[in-house]
Parts: sequence; structure tokens; C-alpha cells
Amino acid sequence: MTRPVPANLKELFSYRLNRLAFVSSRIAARVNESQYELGSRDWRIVGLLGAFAPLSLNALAHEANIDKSQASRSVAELIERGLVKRGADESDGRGVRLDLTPQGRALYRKVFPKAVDRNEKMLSVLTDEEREVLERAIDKLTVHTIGLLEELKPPRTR
Amino acid sequence: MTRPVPANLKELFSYRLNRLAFVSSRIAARVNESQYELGSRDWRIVGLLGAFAPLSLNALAHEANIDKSQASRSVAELIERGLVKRGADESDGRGVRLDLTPQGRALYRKVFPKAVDRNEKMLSVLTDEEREVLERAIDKLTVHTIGLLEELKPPRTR
DNA sequence: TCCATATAGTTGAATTTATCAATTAAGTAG
DNA sequence: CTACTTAATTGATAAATTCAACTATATGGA
Repeated sequence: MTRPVPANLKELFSYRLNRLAFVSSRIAARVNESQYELGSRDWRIVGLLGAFAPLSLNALAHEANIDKSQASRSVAELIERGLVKRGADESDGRGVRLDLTPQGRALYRKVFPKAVDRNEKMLSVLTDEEREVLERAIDKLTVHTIGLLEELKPPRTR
Repeated sequence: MTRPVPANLKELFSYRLNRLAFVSSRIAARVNESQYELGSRDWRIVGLLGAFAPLSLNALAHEANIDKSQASRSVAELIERGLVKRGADESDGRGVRLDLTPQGRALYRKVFPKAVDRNEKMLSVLTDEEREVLERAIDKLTVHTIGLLEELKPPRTR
């Protein structure tokens, strides 16, 4: 049994994947923006700090898939809004320790469960088996695809 | 058997989904940009026209998930590069009929198979069963999630 | 110790992308 | 005929992305 070859863009897995990601992130963006004034970058930052603080700027930027320059600026905004605080790294004078303020943490505790609920609602259309396979497949693909991307990157001169 | 509730952002399905989509689209963007000077928007346009031309601007913009103003501008660029042509819609004097030029079609025939190959390479890490369930689940989720997004949209005044 | 080099973070600037309003021209319904 | 809708383009801004430059601190040898 041979698998049919995708005949057009809409049949490509990558296209369908992107489409789903686009739609789902739009839902989150719309809710977080309108109800909490959190842009998607802001929410990624708050969301990551909510679970993994303290984080360095580099670690945060890397995990959130954003350039550190952007991360720095977004963090600065969140600090102005009183949601994030920036402390010194004891062991490295260059580094910072980013964390949520109590206010930021309160926001995180409101927003995160909503995100969990949205996910459940979204996934509720799948059977248990589909869901399990899907989640495992996504994770396998991510690891593998990051590898493919690395191969592609301009060879670092070291 | 209850399913464990996601404990942090990185465990959320939507987050993982977006991460995968991000990585995979970066691969495509890098290759298409460096080898064919096609930005991701450009490629979506060429790719859709390659299979579904002729298309109106609206149809194209809608399918490519881009604002029609952007679509109009991107199309104008592609026309300047000789890849796309814009004809009149016989049955509606306002509409346009977008199609690839022979040159655009030649490009499409080079680029599309590469995209298919990348997808195969990416998916090769999955078992046949995983792959089948994954693809079906993605499509189910997309339909369902578009529905959720619609519900959210500001209620149209009609 | 001193020097060269690397790294963490911030800032600047240029480019690209996204959003939304306004406009023009052509269709459609009473 | 008039009012209203729709397709496409254009304009204006805002937001996001990318990359380079810069400061300050670390680090690893001579």
C-alpha cells in the first residue's frame, strides 16, 4: 500500500499544520489581547516565567523563540506594567534573573487555566486514541524537525 | 484513567503545536527564500495558483490567510517579476483572474516537489499508524478550531 | 597580572508584515 | 433610479523581525 503523494499545497502536511497553528494561536491571541492586554509575545513571556522563573533573558528568548533584542524590549514593557521584575544574577554580573511580580503571578494564575480550557475544548473533538497519538507524534516531529533545521543553518565558524 | 492536566505552558498542546509549525515553516522559508527568492507569502500565492488558478484576489487571500490588501500588494510584486498574471473576470467587471505565467508555472514545478520532499523527510520519523492518525487529527482539529474562532469573532451586524 | 576573546544584555536602525480605513468601480435589490 | 453591497487597490500606521553596534562582565591562557 503506497501512500498518495500530495498533489497540491493544500494537501501538504506542513501547510495544514501551519493553518491549524495559525487558527489556534489567533484564538489565544484574541482572548489574551482583549481580556488581559497581553500580546502573544507578552503571554509567552509571562507564561514561561509563571512556571520556570527565574530565567535569564537568553533562556527566555530561546524558549519563546524570539530574538533576544525583542525579548529585552518586551520584558522592559512588562516591567513597566508591573508584571515582571528584573533581578541581578548573583553568580554572573552580566546576567539578569527575570521573574514575575506578585501582580504578574496573579495574572498568570488567571490566564493559564483559560489556556488549558481552550486546549481541552479544542481537543475534545478527538478520540482518546487520536489524541494520544497526535500528542506523541507532534513531540517526535518537533525533535526531528529541529534537527533538520540545525542541519540547514549556516555552518558556524568556531 | 484521567488525563494529566498540563502543568505549564510548555506542556500545552497549542504551545507545542505552534512550536512545531514555527520550526517547520522556518525550514521552508529559508530554502524558498535563499534558493528561489520566494518569501513565505510569495510561496503561498504561487503554490495556490499552481494548483487552483484562476483565482480571484479574495479567494486567494482567504485561502492563504492573508489580508487582501497584502495579497494585492504581493501579487503586484509577483506580476512585476513576471511570475503571475492578472486577467479580467468576464462575468464580473470588478474581479480579477489571477494565474501563473509560464515562468511562474515553471518555478512552481520546481518548488512544489521540494516541498513534498521536505514533508516526507520530516514525517519519516513517524510510523505509518502515527502518521495516519496525525494527519486525520490535524484535519479534524482544523475544522473544529475554525468553528471556535468564528464563535469568537465580533458578532457581525447584518 | 594582562590580554584577547567570548558572552549577557541593551539599544539602534532598517526592513518587513499586519491592520484598518478610505477610495474607486462595478454589481444587485428594491 | 437609488441605495446598498462587493472586489480590488491604495494609504497610513503600527507592530514584528532581523541584524549590527555597544557596554559590561567573564574566562582562559601567556
